[in-house]
Amino acid sequence: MLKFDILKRDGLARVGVMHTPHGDVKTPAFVGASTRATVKALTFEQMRELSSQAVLANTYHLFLKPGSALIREGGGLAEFMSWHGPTFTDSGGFQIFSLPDVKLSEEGATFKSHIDGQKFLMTPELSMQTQWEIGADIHMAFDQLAKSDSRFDMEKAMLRTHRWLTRCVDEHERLEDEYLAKGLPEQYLFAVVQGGTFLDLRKESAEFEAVLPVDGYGIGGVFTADGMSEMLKTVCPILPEERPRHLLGMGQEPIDLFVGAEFGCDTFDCVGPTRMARNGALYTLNGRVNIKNAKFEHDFTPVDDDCDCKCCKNYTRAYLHHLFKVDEITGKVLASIHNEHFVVSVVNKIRNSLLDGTFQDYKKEFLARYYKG
RNA sequence: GCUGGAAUCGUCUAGUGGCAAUGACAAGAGACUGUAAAUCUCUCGGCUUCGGCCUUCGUAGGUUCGAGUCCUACUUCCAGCA
Repeated sequence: MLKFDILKRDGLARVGVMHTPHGDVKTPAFVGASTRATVKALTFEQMRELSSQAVLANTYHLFLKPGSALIREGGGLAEFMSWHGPTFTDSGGFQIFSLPDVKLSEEGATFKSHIDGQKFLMTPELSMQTQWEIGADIHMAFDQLAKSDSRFDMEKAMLRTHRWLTRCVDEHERLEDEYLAKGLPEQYLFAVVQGGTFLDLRKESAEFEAVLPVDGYGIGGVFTADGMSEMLKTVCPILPEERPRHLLGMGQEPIDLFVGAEFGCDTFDCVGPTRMARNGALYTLNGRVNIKNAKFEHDFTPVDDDCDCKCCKNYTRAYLHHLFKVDEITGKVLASIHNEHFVVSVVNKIRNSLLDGTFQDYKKEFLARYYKG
């Protein structure tokens, strides 16, 4: 069982520490997206430098390339990519269900590789086997995404996700015995709560999953902060308190992090910060800025005066503007350092504010300034 | 000097007489949330009551209902010959 110590509570919010074989994660924490075993444009030295504590890779991508066997051969995910810290893997469900030709059956999902068109059948069992072989500390259960936002599709997907979850749990326990017998470290399973925007479905999903022997929960199918607090207020009180909760895919908008943490989420992952960085959109305390805009050509100030990342400490907006205009990769690197540092820091500050009881003040001040436009 | 060839939007470029004119780049702006994303979208002569109107293809004329496209002259550039 994953050890998770809760140090402080404030309503649904908690401050805690997750203990994984690759180290501790102080929560709430922002987990970097390392989909293909890299946080795009960044080295793991840079990730450590900006105080990232954990990263999340994707089973779908790593299953196709380089294959889980190779990662096992390389010592497991954290060692293979020389991160050596705590890691998560997403199950691949989200990716597979966003491919064009997916055929769904009770057995699993048949899909075609986006790389070479090769056909595969991904099942809950195969996802578990692949994730164990990849060797991240925390795995997500293989879930089905709804075809649409309709209640009908949402309920169907949720019920299938629950049936698959019991298979994930069985396979996970079988693999756990097998791996631990070989003297390999523990790996943990998170169930994924579904139900979309329907609170009664969310409740049903949380109740079903709460009694299962899983180590934590991913909260899936959330796409905007709208309605998120109501959803979390429904879900989180049902989930066992001592198990961590990961808000899947949220964190591009800073408000997501505040709402998520306030209503009981412990970790977050999101591709937004690094993707936006590569496309020239940078976070500042005064809101988002597009560094490619002409107005930055002669701006010799840092991206954000109040930021202490390597980018802001050493480079100017005018320089980044230039790098983006001539499409130099260093621009994307510096922007990624900044954005990733920004969201990691916001969550770290949320943690500190919860510890010293100033969360509401911090939230109010931050959001007023960031979203003042 | 002679003989050919060429001049189109910031740049390069398409353009059978019906054309405000092709494509690329550049430029300007926007989007991006469990990453098929260093990607994608929009604008890119001016004005507009969104129906159009006006000004454009080196310059000046001409032919024609109509010319970036044909003719004449000039200007500039390129190539070859002197």
